[in-house]
Amino acid sequence: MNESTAIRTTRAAIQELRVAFTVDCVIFGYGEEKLKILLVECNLPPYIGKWSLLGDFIRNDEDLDHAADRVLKHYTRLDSIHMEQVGTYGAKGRHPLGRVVTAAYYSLMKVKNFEDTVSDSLQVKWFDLELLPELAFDHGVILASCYSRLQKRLRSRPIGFGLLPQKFTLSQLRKLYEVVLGIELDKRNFRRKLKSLNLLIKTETVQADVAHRPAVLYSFNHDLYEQQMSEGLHFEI
Amino acid sequence: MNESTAIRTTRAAIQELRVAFTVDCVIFGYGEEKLKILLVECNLPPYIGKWSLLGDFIRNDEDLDHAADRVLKHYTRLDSIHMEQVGTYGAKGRHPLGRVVTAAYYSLMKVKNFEDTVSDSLQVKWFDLELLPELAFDHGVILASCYSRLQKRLRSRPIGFGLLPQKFTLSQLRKLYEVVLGIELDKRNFRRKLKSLNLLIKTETVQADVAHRPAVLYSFNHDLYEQQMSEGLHFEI
DNA sequence: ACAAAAGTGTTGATAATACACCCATGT
DNA sequence: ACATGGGTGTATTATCAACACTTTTGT
Repeated sequence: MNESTAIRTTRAAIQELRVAFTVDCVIFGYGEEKLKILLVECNLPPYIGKWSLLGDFIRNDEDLDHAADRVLKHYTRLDSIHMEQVGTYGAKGRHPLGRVVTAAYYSLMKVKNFEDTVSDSLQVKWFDLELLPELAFDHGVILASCYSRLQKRLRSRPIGFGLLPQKFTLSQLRKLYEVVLGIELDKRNFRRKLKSLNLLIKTETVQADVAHRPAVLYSFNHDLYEQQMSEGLHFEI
Repeated sequence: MNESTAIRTTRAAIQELRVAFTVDCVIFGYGEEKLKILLVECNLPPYIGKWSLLGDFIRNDEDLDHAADRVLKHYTRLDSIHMEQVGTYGAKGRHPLGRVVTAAYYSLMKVKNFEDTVSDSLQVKWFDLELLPELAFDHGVILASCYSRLQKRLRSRPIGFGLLPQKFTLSQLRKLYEVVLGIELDKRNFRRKLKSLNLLIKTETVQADVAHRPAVLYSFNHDLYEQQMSEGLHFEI
């Protein structure tokens, strides 16, 4: 195949072999010591009344990551939340109206960053991960792989610290890990591990108005973390 | 938005917001104690003379995984080689002839499974990973992330054993890990680790015609591995 | 005898686990 | 005083890293 043939056939393929392409966002939220997911009501047969991930078709001029950001912003008005691509799904029968390939993204935020109760007419709602409704399309599968990715990332990246108040207790942090990982963690061992990372700054303040011994508040040392990453150091919790 | 509006707008989007979609396959090969990559010569300006990953547009009726299998088969005649999806790339300027999104897959095989020297007119060729030519498109980036994935998988999945003869020595196995991971491994510690997994079967045979003490040959215990996986057991090397 | 790779054990450091009691506060 | 969660230490075990010599074969 010579050069001009290649250009012709490629150009033809780009014209003809096209697929509809969407991004679907799995938005995890942490609040009230529970892990939640943001879903939107589906109004497409045969999934009417079911719930689905936040998604949209990508525009002609935007990168995939940008599309994911746009989708999240459209539904929540939230900006600059980091989204990570997890996988791309293109099974033949996955969409009722034709061939649609989707790239799945996930992110993690505080539930109270987005209050579904005060949102406009969009049918978006937080669901407890434990009490999920039936999902449309193959979104159950997508959710499962994003959840698995989230659990891996929580252990190796500092994505948990942003889900708590800026100053937090070690028990709050441990509870967060327990909820997201779905396991129990030994109190003493967890404290030792976290302290050994040296990424927590012990503040001078303590909890107030609690009916027990007040806990010391810690904050996360972003600067040190960035520095350690740039030196190629990683942690594992 | 009511139901029929949803159907109409979705149908319209599927018609209009389409992108050309390809799969690109990063085929790693192990042979002569080196890690290699299978590349094809690119004949599309401005990348003429550069080399690229094995790719093609997906057909209207095939799953993504199937497209990856088809591409590999087209270039090598090889079938039923496991391919894993790594990521999807859709930056705006990544293809000279327009918007093309690609899903990247990788797999790993013996170099001698596919002899590029006896292939037909296709310009496909094994390259040492150490001696790569300049790659077309964003294939350098794609290759890098697939390589990183390969290294992770090698440590947690038995993808290395299929690259050696059915019966192999522990030194051959260690060399393979050293080459793919790009690090040196302590001989004694490696032997201990591998033996502790209990996934190797010590055969009655030894190396022949070597000018040194002949090594015992081992084979991989697929059945036990499958059983352990089904019980949720994992290994790490 | 020599070269060349196979094979083998120990030690010390570090990390993971399991586990129980006292402490500070509000009511 | 009591209920509540905060905070601490130790012993055991498992894992990892570092390291050097003897063995078996072909030449």
